[in-house]
Amino acid sequence: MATSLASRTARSVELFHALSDETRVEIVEMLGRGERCVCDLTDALDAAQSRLSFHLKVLKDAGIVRDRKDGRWVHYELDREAFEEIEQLVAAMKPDAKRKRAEVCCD
Amino acid sequence: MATSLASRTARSVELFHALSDETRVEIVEMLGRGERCVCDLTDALDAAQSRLSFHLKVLKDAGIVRDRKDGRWVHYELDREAFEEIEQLVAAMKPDAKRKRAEVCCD
DNA sequence: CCGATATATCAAAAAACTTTGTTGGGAGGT
DNA sequence: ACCTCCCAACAAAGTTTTTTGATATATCGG
Repeated sequence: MATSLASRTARSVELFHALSDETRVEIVEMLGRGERCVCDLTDALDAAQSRLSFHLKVLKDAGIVRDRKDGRWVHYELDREAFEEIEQLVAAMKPDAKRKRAEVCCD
Repeated sequence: MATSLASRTARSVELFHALSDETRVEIVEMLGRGERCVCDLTDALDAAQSRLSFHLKVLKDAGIVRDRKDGRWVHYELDREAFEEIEQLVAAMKPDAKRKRAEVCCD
């Protein structure tokens, strides 16, 4: 799994961006309690349907949620793998281990 | 530490937003290898100084980096605690444990 | 087939964010 | 004192993201 630095950076940006909005974090919070249809989310978050749809798409494109069509409804749920990916990316960013002691610069 | 859901959401948004930009993730990546002054970052990232200064401020306001003045230079470094905070927030978002089985909605 | 419901998509407007160029302050060197 | 370098702050311009309102598609029930 030799991911290039550049693509890891791009993926980090995509995932963090998906979670950088209040409405989207609220959606994630709600879905953390179980699968929900869009109608439940619009009710609970008191948001216009097209607005929810927009945010769900951002989350879906980032791979954070998955949808499942069921008759007239579409149910969304969190994708566990995405969170594991985020955990890895954060762990890799943590000042730590790989840290070769900084040569002090600018002297 | 009974953090309210709302403030946890706000904090998540702040942290994730700080990490939702390519330049900022690159800064974090560089600082992961050790403390750096702004001049090193502008060189390495080939970015205008005022641009770097802007992004460093976003990271600093979010608590992700810390600065230290040293003569003419200002050195930045990562703040380990912020990453631990992010880890906790991500862990809390993960579909899991607390998950009361979803009553299927919309039937 | 018709009307109602659930959701996606699109375009225009609004809001937020980022870049760029400039100015100003502090620190060092001469 | 003066000049230069490092950096923060700010305003204007440029870019991206988000909201809103409208329209389109599919399903369900009668």
